[in-house]
Amino acid sequence: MDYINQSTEEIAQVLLGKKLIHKTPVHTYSGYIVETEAYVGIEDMACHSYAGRRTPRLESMYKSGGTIYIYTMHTHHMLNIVTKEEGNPQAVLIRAIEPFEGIEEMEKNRQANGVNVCNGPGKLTKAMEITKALNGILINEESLRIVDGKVPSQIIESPRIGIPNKEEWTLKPLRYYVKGHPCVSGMKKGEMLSAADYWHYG
DNA sequence: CTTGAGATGGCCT
DNA sequence: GGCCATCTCAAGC
Repeated sequence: MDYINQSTEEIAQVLLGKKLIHKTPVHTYSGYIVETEAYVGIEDMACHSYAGRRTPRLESMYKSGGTIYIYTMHTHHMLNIVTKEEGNPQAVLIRAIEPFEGIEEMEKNRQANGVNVCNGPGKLTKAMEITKALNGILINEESLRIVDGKVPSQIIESPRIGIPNKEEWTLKPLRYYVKGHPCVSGMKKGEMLSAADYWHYG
């Protein structure tokens, strides 16, 4: 997986269907990525690094593509993968996964069942016990990995979630998700498809 | 099932 | 002191 020589928008789409794995000393958690958002750097008014802003919290974003960037928001941890070369602060936010391994433990961590376990950025990090301890290290180097998984039948683009008052950036279609997948945040019942229809080859 | 308001805490100015 | 890349729950349809 190349996190440098593709645009952040391309990487956000390629990540859909990939398998996210987190191993703790006690448990192994994994799931397939079903929803992402691209944050494209210093021109992007919704991006933390907009206008070249650089603070200790953002330092990971300025590292090389493939670095893990985690920050907290209202007590929730947000998982991002940095893209592009060092010094070019762009990233992809992982917003939702389809749980695969460690499902019982995830349900216990979240005190929820079914699609409600991982259908939001703060939910999946809590379910998988992902914390800021991973901030700044490279993906696939330690306990957090991303490997090949499934292939979406169809990818839908939409505006990003929770980005008001950012002029044209509010409506830019930089959010991507697997069409009809029930684990996508805010998915309505009427838009859901069956597994054979949202993953290629079932 | 869908919608909206309120609760959160860390980070920046 | 203000600003959020959110979540949950209660009320309405």
